[in-house]
Amino acid sequence: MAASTLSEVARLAGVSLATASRVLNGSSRKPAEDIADRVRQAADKLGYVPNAQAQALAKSSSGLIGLIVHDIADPYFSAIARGVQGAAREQNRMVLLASTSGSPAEEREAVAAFAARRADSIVIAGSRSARDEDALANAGLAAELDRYCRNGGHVGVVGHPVVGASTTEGYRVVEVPNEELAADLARELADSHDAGFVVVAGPEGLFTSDDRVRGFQRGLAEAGRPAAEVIRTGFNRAGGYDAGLALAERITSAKDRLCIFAVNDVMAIGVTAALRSKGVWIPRDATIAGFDDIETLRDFRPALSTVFLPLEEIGRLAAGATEGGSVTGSVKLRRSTEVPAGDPA
Amino acid sequence: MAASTLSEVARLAGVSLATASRVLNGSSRKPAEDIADRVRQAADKLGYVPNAQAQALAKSSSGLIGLIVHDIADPYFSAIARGVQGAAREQNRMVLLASTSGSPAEEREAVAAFAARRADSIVIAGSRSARDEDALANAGLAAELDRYCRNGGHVGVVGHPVVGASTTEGYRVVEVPNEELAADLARELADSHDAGFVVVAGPEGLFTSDDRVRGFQRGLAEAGRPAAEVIRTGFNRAGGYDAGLALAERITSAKDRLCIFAVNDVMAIGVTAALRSKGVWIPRDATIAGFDDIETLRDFRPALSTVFLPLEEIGRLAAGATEGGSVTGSVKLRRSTEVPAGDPA
DNA sequence: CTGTTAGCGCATTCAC
DNA sequence: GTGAATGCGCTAACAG
Repeated sequence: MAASTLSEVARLAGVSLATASRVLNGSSRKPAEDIADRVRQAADKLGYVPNAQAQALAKSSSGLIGLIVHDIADPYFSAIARGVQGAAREQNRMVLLASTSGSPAEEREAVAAFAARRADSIVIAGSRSARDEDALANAGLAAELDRYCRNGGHVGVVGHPVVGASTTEGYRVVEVPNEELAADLARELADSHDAGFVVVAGPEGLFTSDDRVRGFQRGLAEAGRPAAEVIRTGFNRAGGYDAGLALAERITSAKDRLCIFAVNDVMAIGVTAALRSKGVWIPRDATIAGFDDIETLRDFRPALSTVFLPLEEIGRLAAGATEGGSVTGSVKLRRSTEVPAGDPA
Repeated sequence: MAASTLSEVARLAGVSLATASRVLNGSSRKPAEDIADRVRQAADKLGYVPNAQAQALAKSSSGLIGLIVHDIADPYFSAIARGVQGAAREQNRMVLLASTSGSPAEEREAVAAFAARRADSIVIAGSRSARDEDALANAGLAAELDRYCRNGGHVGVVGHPVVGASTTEGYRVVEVPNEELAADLARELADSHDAGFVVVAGPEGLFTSDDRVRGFQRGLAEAGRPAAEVIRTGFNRAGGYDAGLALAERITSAKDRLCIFAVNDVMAIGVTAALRSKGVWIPRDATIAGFDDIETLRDFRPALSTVFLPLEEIGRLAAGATEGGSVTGSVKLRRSTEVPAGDPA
């Protein structure tokens, strides 16, 4: 990566390095217009591209913002990524991407890598987990983040404070009211459903999943309904599919009418696909709701009831677009939870 | 972003800077084990994180790979991004992300920014355009890329060579057989359809779109069919929706049976949604096929006929995961193009 | 095997 | 207003 340097430009323009620097990169001191032109022309002629690394080193600020997601191809994360990217652009920064599959150990590595690159801030989009097996890695992650903050870094977390963080200094948490919204959803569903409820959740310990489950149960309780059974599975489409297969059997054999709450849209789609493969139709034989209101999934039929979350905005906030810290969502009841008329729902 | 430096570590460990460098960052020369331990302990105690900027400056290789997409939230791009990210991880690099909305001017800026950061390579995922209005910006983009390559950079392009590149040095093009695959699709559809064909395409000049249109027409011709009418619209869901509204009218009034080819899946979904809103059902009243085989859309019903493209692999290749340069796809006929039995298709 | 030295490309005090 | 000098944090030739 050899390119022409500032001193080459300076020499060609017949000025000093300092002067060239002043005209090419904004400085408070303003060189004369004629000399400035000479420098600009020289730069142009040499195809000068300032070395951001060197600049960063000299003024110790990299203009980088690190983003950590579980999987960039997951529409939930890519929507957040869009928001982060937008905020970065406004701040004249670039975003550094890391996908970690949700493993705290890999997240820790990513944080270290971002810190090494002296990222101005780091956004952690993925849900953290409190599983025992992750305890050690989580501690490592927290330590790495704390150190990063202590060195002046800013971190934006979506959803939950980082487990084990020893300080709040430098942290910005974008609170997502998962629990409240899930409770809202439960209450609204309770209004129209006499059926039993089942929750298809992610692995225990995943905060996002746990919050939504807790909220849903609370909502049911507030509506005077018994708690829903909870099925634990993978926090993705495949997990939903597996759960769907299990549920299909129950629905067809026991002819129970069930209202299913999958803790995210992608899982809900998986459940639906599995049910359909077994001849169980939504909303004829069972109803289902998801969470997130993923844009790409809105044309799905039957239209999926869900909870809208302003994902892009969440990304913007986590990236520090504005100081505000919390967002809100709203229940979207659609076709997938419409109990057929005249049915003993 | 103040953090402890190598020299602080060296001092605390009572060794020289060079020695500290050798033990902490891989070097061919190996210091003694006891001294190495001292250094590592000192580093650990100080929470030393190497400054990647400084390292990059010193050995002029940044370990960065730049990725340019139109919109990271578009599943097509996020799938490619996953591949790039994977390749980057294997190469021990990090990916820098830029979204440009497809504007060549913004792409040029992104390339400049990547060049400034001395990215080891740049991947351009978005389709380039040959519209007259973009000519100037395209020239600028080509110039920027050429310069980048001349300075030793590598660029990976998916689909098409960059318009106006003056050299092939440093370029790696991942050829996507859009035209051939679209022709395959057309031939297969011609087998089962007596109906007329309509193509819902992106704006003229967009290479990806144009190739698919051309291929489709060629396939029809080879099957002895008249050329399809082409509707130009936005290369996204909204564009598809608009086209769908127009088509709905024609389908319901003229009761023509139509087989629609939308040049990508997202557009196909838009078309389908519009048709549905007007009471036109797929595949009962019309049939439709897309392109890309987007993963998130596979559970869509009626299942969308499309052309599978190994997007993640494309990303890997463009990022230089391996030297191979071309990929292949395959036609996936599914429910959306199944002509109802006994119907005069 | 270890320490010294000289840059990498640039921003920024200082003198002039 | 402009130029010379210093340092950002680190790697890589060199000496020792």
